[in-house]
Amino acid sequence: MDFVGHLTAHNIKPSLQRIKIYEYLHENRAHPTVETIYSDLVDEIPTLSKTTVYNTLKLFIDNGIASTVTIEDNEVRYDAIMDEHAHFKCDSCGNVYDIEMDISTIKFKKINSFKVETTNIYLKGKCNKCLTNKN
Amino acid sequence: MDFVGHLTAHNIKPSLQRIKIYEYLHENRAHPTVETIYSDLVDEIPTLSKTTVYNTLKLFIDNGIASTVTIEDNEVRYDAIMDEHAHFKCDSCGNVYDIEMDISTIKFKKINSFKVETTNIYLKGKCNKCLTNKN
DNA sequence: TTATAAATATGTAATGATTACAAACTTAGA
DNA sequence: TCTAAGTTTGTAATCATTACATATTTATAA
Repeated sequence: MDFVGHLTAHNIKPSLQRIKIYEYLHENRAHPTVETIYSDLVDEIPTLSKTTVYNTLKLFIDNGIASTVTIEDNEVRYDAIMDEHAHFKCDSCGNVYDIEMDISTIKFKKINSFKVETTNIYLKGKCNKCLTNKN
Repeated sequence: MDFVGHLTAHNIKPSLQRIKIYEYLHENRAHPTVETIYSDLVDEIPTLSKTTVYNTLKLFIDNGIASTVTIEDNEVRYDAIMDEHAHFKCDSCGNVYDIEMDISTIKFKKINSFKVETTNIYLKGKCNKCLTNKN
């Protein structure tokens, strides 16, 4: 995938930090937090600042190439996959999985008077790995 | 509704603070934040502490008579309605509305390997009032 | 009723994520 | 090469939440 082209196409000047952060989001689909992104990338970019991570993610969100995933109150996660999908968090191991789904299949009873622009679906429970391991 | 009985039935000793906070949650269905709950109730209970509000809400959640609503990253809201329902936040006026729905109608493509315990649905967009006012 | 222990509530201080802001650095164009 | 604009950085400020110690209330039994 052409990360630089994708940034440019969304009016984002492709600086080293921006390319690396976007690339990281794409290759680490575990929906990382700012802390994770920062600590993993600081090895590669020693001058990296946490403020830059915050600024860059905000820029991505404003320009529509990333979004936040807030399953729990206390942790904000980030996602570069912009296709419609749900998220599942295992409350045993803490991993967050993508769940493919067709949001148009959801039927609401009285949604007429609202103009829905975004739909977020968060599921919680136990993932297969934890169900099998029974730890 | 018998608030005291409901608290007792869920192993919560009905102190004044607990009764008032639970009552408040039931009567203010705009999904208030800790800040709102505290500042509205402190008139009635002048000695009320914000810590008590936090502690009490945590107790309610642990005992299954309330839940958190986290539509945005930066604000945690609380809800005493435990029936299955979705939430809609108007990004114009900021109000949060309950949306009745039957969660069992949702069809996921590959949910087999997960054991889903909780489903949260958050919608964002414009509410009817804001669409009409065109402010 | 009174003494005692357990449960609740309170206030202050600590924590930790996020944001504000100013300075340093980099890039692109004249 | 100079300048201006854009980008990155580090520090300090903010703000919600939690930890914790103290005070208060409640329940129980002598």
